Amino acid sequence: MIKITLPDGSVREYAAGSTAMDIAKSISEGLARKVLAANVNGDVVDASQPLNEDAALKLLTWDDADGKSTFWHSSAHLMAEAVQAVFPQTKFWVGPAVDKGFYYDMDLGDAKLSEDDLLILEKKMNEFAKQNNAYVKKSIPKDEAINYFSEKGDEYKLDLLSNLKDGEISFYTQGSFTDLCRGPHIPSTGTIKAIKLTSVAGAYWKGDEKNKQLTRVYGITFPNQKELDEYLLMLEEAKKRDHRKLGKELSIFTMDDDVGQGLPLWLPNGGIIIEELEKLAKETESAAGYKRVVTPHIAKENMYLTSGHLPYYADSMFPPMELDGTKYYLRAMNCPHHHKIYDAEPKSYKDLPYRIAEYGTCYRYEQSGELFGLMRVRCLHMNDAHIYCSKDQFASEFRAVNDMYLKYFKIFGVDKYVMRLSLHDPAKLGQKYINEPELWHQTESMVRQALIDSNIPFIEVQDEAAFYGPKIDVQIWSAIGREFTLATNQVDFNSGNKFKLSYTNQHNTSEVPLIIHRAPLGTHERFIGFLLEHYAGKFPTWLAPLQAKILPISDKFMDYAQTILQTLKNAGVRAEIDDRNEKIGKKIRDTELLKVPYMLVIGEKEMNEGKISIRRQGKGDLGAKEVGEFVSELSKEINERRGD
RNA sequence: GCCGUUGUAGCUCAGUGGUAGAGCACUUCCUUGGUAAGGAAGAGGUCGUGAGUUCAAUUCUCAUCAACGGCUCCA
Repeated sequence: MIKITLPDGSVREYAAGSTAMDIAKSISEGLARKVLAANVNGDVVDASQPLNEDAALKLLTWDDADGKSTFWHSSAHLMAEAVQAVFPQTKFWVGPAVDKGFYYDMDLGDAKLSEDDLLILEKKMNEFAKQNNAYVKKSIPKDEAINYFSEKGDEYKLDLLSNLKDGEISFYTQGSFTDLCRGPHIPSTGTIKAIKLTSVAGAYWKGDEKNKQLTRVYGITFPNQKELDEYLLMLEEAKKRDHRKLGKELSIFTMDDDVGQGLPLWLPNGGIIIEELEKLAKETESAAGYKRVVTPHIAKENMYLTSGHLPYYADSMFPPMELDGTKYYLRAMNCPHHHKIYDAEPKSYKDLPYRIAEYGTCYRYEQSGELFGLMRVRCLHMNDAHIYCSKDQFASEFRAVNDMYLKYFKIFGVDKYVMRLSLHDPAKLGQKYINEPELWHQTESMVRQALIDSNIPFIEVQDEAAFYGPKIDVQIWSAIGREFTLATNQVDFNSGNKFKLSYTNQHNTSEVPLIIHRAPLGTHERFIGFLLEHYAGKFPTWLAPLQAKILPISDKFMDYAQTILQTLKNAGVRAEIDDRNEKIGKKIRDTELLKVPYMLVIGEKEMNEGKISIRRQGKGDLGAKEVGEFVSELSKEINERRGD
């Protein structure tokens, strides 16, 4: 007998060789029907795998993340079975579960897959799912597996096999499809009740753009139709919050073919948001001891050779303009210009920390396929600043920067974020990273310690650093689940030397400052794109392009509307009158759809009493108020940058 | 840059081998209406761009540009 410990802590005895499925059945038939896989001592395994020793067991169902991913991985096999049936010559690479669903990468030979084929494949999958075929595992010696795939002429699976050791190779078969697979899988195909193949895409073999491109089909499956319907509805809802759609509806920005790809034009409404953000940044940075500078958008080639950007990043920069034998580049970053400002006048330790800030305009030649709305563009405005400090000052400066991030997150109600400490990869020293192993080690420890000291939760990732030093990337998720690096905080132990920057210390000797690059509000482009999705277009009043709209019941009240407008304008409120010849219901509807925070309805009653009727966007009628009282409350809400 | 999809009025979208439609928006008129769409009339398009096939192309073919879904990339 073996002892099985269940998640509630209870211990039950079973015959050696019992499977997780046996144990589920002993608890209840209903549970057994829901079991997709099992977690045994922390490993996810087939529910049909015999247990021969005492173990901690968790039965995995659709409600568990591991249960879902097993379900989706098995669905990928089901899809492969369908592809094999329709395109028999197909060679398969890998088919993992992803965050929402699964994909399979395949080489279809000369065949092309269109979106119409997805419907055919879905139909086949449904057919095979109904057969309720079991996923059967078979372990195989390595040479036998090699023979099998050599005969099939399947170079992809042979490549996978080359990285596997004898004894860890298994095949899974369901219906007529057999695949090299580590597993685990769900018991049988019958639990896959609702299937949607979402898209067909190209994907480089092994993720390397030098390799052949395989065909990738994405899909998602559910154990019932209702959840699929809900998922599809959720996708529809997400589309409504897409910053590209909202940006158009709310007249925030536009793109124009004659201007160029990835070059957004900010419309007046976008201009207002930009001004408000810059006002916030300037106030915050001024209070934190930053000084503002202004620098040109171009510079000579030589500066980027000094900085080291050119050899590393020439591909991401616009090609140079050549004048009188000198090459000028549009800048892709502001750092070198700022270093030159530091260097313009001699510095003493008394001048440090030297903090200079600028909303710097940069141009990056992102590949056309990488462009994405406001999130990836070719012209960007960065909330940039550089801090030049001594080693002793580093920790407190770095912490102050992180505190600034947190302050901003509070204002914008960002509660889901991860600070990602991005480290170098020692294997790529001299190629992707400056070859200074000792300095990497030192600065990485300094940054890690600064994070620990300020109690900020963070994760560490290898091979994500900037070429000149480690960095902290702030990952955030928009309301519709998109993840991006919003902001960055980087240490630079390299540029100081490259630009021969120095200061005179207390002992009258020269030292090279450390440099912190930081951009808490990222770029206007990405940040406003994020805010559009975050607020679903319903900006807090302080950021809203139009803060209040005066809606007269009829044009008999236009004079009164004008006096209200003047009062609001005098108080610095962005307000307009809806003077169209429309009924109040229509005016309200249109203003609601434009997501204007306040609608001020005025008619005979209001005019006689010197009041306004207030309607808050999304919240309906709030009743009437004295004009003065409303304006002072509104001003307060705006000045405090209140969230809601 | 690569694979796939798409491109018709300001917006959302129908449609056709015989040079085009709807709703909303816009303009004018009627209406002066109390918290999410009052009525009428009008104006607006080289059917992304270029070439080919055809008596005839917005429609078919090719090229090109752009957008979208991915891959790669993201200082």
